[in-house]
Amino acid sequence: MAETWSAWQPLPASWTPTARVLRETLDGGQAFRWTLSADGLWHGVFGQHVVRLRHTARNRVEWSAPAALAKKTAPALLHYLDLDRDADALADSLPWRSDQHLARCLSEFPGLRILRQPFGETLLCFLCSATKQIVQIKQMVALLAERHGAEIAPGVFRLPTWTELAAVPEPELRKCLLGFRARYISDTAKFLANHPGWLDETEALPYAEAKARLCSLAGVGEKVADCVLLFGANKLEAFPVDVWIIRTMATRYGLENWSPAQIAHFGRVHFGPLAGLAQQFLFAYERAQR
DNA sequence: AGGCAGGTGGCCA
DNA sequence: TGGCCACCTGCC
Repeated sequence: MAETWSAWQPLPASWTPTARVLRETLDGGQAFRWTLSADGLWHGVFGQHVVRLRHTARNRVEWSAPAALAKKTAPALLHYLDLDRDADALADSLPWRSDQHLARCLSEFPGLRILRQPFGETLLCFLCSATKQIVQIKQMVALLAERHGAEIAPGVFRLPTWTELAAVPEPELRKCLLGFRARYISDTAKFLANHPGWLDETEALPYAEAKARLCSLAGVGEKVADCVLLFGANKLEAFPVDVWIIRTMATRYGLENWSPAQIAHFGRVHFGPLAGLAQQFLFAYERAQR
């Protein structure tokens, strides 16, 4: 039997991303569970939610969800996309007036947002990310959902919880194309199973303390911790330093041969308390140059 | 076809 | 601190 979807409903008119900015927000490396179908619709899963998004005239965005779930989806989606917040004002507070390159990045991707993903699944996704490209990370995460998560709509699977993952033998995890990352996930799952509440407490901590705790997990170093905090806990001061940012800082800011730690320090000082937001614009721009 | 890929951790000076 | 290397394996 065909699945029933809710009627299309508009997202707030305050967000009018171009198709390109919409793609960069959903599928630019923050999240790994959005796919663009042949008919131009974005299909996404986060937490227990299943959503379709469509880009319409005048850069409006509309959403639809399986009818049975749609009532809960509305507030969850607004939160996920952080649409209660004036992202333009946030971006405007970045030091673009004194940074020509940042100004260009902002103007290239107006409306680009930092998502508010569920903390635990952000951790899971970025544990998969080491030396992998977005397509491959998406593949691993999809397999984890299909094989170890749960079906929440016909043919749509949510990611496994950490409790569920703790029950999966590492060899089974490896079958999800995880490679050496399987051990990271397995060890982290066992630790979290033995420390109930640890993840929630970590999410609630201030940035520096939360980061220190995350870095104590297997497979979580500075970069992964910063991604988890930026995309999964809305800590906008987190400034993940990956190869793209190292490249950007070298070519656009003249920081040739700086270490990741030095770049992270420069980023915090130069971009300020919203350094992570700046990072996302720089990242999008650099990737677009390819 | 074979090297490379959004890192981390361990080991050595 | 700073540098080097193993760790897995599917994809461009």
